[in-house]
Amino acid sequence: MTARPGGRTARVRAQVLDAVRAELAEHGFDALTVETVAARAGVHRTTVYRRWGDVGGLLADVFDATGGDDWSPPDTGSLTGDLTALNHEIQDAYTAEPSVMAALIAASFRSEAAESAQRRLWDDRYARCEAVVERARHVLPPGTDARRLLVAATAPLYHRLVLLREPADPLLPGEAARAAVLAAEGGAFVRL
Amino acid sequence: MTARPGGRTARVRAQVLDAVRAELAEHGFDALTVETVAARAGVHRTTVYRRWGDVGGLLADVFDATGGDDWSPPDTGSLTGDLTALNHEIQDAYTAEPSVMAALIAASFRSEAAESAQRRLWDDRYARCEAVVERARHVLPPGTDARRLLVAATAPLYHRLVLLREPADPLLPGEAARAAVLAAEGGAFVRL
DNA sequence: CTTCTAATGCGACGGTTGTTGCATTAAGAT
DNA sequence: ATCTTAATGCAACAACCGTCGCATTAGAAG
Repeated sequence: MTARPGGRTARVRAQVLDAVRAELAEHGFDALTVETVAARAGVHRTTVYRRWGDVGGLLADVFDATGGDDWSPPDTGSLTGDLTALNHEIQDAYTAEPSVMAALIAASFRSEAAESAQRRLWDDRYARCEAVVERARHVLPPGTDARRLLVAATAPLYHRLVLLREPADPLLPGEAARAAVLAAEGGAFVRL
Repeated sequence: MTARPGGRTARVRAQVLDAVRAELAEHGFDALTVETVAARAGVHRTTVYRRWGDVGGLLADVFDATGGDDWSPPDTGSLTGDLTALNHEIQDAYTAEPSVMAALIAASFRSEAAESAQRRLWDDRYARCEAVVERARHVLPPGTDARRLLVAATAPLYHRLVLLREPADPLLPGEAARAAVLAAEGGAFVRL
């Protein structure tokens, strides 16, 4: 059997995911319902419910389809530079219109599918970013925990954008990066 | 007019807010609906819709009713100690069962009322916490931005608990606090 | 070209959500 | 005690959400 690309299944999926992106762009996450997505995709509600379950499932699939499998962390030549660039990427992804990322996070509080997709994403990203820390090991105290450093560098961005919902601050990416590096150099993330 | 405490209005409010807390404790946030709260409170649905609007409004009111007006940040004698203690408070509030705080955050993605309540709460808390930084000014570079330091110290906790949804880590409060203080001492939060 | 199977379309249904108009009640005011 | 007003109760309603059984169709296999 094995559905082939170009078959009806693949076509329907493309139509539906396009509809999700379009609805998100025009009316935002709050107005995103299975009903409207199905209508826009020219597909029956039931099909969407059967294949994606709920809005969170749709967003998760949009995210998967966007791939990102080829993503790699920035390489600017310095640890602080890399983390700053990474933070700018995060800020851009969140303040983009429409932001699939922001929608996915909002959905993750209602949908099991969205929550696990979000988890997978973050695990993947942090794992890849560990390379940034590895490149800079010679500058850091031995035993420095890469994940802790990465979280310290990026958490202030998420805190501002996702939780406080304040507008993007052009200085914050660099400041948070420098702060994390200073702390790391001081041995704050050494695991015993 | 001015409703008096003990009047019907106040009594209904108390019943409803108690019902919210009880439902939250027994069935969690996902199962929290206007319907079940009203039923438990022995009150008609319509009353709840008219006075609180939605679940987010209920949680916001629970939060307001809990007061917290008398809250003040910890004072342990050292900046790192204060921030560590603050982080432990945050972690406890989030991992408590039931956690009104966690529910309020989840609701803030669906409800206008919950979002603004959450904003007010955080503004208030960070404003009060600035005193912690003021007490330690003599240890910090001149021009250090209190709010930035506080965010750097606490953001890793929120990141782990709220976004990554990983279990509480007993070492994180202290580690995040030390990292933020190290960065501050290095001048990372000096505003030009 | 025919056959077989999984995906989709379709309509109907039960349950939930939130709203509205109107009657009723509680509680303060006179 | 009576009056007045705002809060609440009540029932009906429309809209929406998600599910189900069954018919239909696309597309791969022979």
